[in-house]
Amino acid sequence: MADTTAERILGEAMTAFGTRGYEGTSLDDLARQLGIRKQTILYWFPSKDTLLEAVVDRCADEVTHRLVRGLEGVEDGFGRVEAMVRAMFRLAARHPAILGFMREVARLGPPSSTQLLARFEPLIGRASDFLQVEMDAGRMQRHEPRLLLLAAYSMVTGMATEADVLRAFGEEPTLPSLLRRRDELLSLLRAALEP
Amino acid sequence: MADTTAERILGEAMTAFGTRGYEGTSLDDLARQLGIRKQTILYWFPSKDTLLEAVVDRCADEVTHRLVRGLEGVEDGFGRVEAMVRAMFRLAARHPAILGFMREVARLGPPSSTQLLARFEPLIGRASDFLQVEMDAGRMQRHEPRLLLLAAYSMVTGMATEADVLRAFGEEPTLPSLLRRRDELLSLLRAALEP
DNA sequence: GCCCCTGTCTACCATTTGGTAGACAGGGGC
DNA sequence: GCCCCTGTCTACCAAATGGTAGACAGGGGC
Repeated sequence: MADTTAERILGEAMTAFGTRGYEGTSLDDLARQLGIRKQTILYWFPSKDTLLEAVVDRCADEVTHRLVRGLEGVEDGFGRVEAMVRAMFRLAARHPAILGFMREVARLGPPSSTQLLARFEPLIGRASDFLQVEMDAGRMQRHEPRLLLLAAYSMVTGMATEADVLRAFGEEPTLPSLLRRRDELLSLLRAALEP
Repeated sequence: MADTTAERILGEAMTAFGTRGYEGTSLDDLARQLGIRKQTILYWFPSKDTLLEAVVDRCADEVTHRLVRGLEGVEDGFGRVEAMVRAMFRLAARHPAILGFMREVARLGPPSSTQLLARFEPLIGRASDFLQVEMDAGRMQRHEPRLLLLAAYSMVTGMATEADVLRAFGEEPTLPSLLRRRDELLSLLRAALEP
C-alpha cells in the first residue's frame, strides 16, 4: 500500500517541499529522485498545485493520527501536554521533513495554509478547551490557552527542525541531541505550567 | 542615504525573500516593484546569490544593532531577557519581514545560513554565558542556556510571524495582538525562569 | 569641447519550468 | 483474437528565469 506510485510521489514530494521548498522543487527533480518521468507525476496529480494540496492532506492525516494516538489513555493534566510534545518529537525523529513541510505551507500562505490549518482547527480547539479547564481547576498556572499553544507549537517546530540553526546553538542533528532538546522543552513547559 | 538604489534594492529584496521566499522571488518581480529594470539590480549585485549575501549581511547588521541597543543600560537578570524579547518584537512590529527572512535563510541552508549564523554566534555566546552566570548565582531556574535560547528564539519568531498560523490560533496580525503575544511570551518565560 | 565614468536601459540568449499531445506496453474481460 | 483501460513514456511547447552585451544619457574634470 505504501508503495503505489501515487503514494511514493506524495512521500517524496513532502520531503522535497519540506526541505528545498515548494518553488525550489521542480517536477523534474522530483521525478528524477523517484526514478520516473515528470509526466507520470502529472498523470496522478494534474498539476503541481494539485500535488501540493494532496501532500497537505496527507500531512494533516499523519499529524492528526500521531497526536490522537499519542494522547490515548493519558488523562492527567500535564501528562497530556507531555504526551503531545513527545508525539511531535517522535514524528520529528521518524519523519524529519514533516515539520519542515508544515512550516513551508505556513510560509506559502493561502490557499494551502488555510487548507492545512482548517484540518488542525478541531485539534487546536479541543486542546485549548482542555487547558482552560485545567487552569480553572487550578491544576495549571494561568496563561492564555491559545497563545500558550502557539508558543508550544513554535518551540516544537523550532527545536525539532532547522539543523543549521541548531548547530549555531551548539546542537548536532542527532537522535540523542533531539531527545535532550525534547526533555529541555518539557522542563521549560513544566516550569511554566505546573502550579 | 536610505534611498540610494542599492539600498532600496536591499530593502525590497529582504521583504520579498522573507515573504515569498528566495526561489519564489524573481529578479523581474523585484525590479517591477522597485520601478526599475532587472539589469539595474544586476548592475549593483552581479548575481541573485550575491544579492542574497548582501541582504543577509544587512539583516545581521540590523538585528545585531537592535539587540545591542535594546540591552543598553539594562543590567538585572530577567530584565535583560525581557529587554531582548521586547527588542525582537519591536523589530517585528517595525519591519515584519525581517524575521520571515531569517527563517527563510535558515531553510535555504548553507552557505547563506552559515553566513547569517556566523554573524550571530558572538551574540549567542554572550547571552549563553550571561544565563549561565545568573543560574549559577541562583537568580534563575536552571536550564541548559543554549537550548533555552533556542526555545526563546523559536517562540519569538513563531509568535511574531506566520500570520495565517496566528489566525488559526485566534490571533489577528494587528499591533495590539502583537503586544498581547509579547506579554504572554514574557509571562511564560518569567514563569520558567524566575526562581 | 572632449572624454570618460557612472548608472540605467533595450535587446538578446540558453536553460529550466509547468504543462499538453499522443504513442505504446501490457493485461484482463469476453 | 480483439478491445479497451490503465499507467508510463517520448516529443514538444510557451513562458519565465538568471544572466550577457552593449547602447545611451548625463555630468564632472580638464
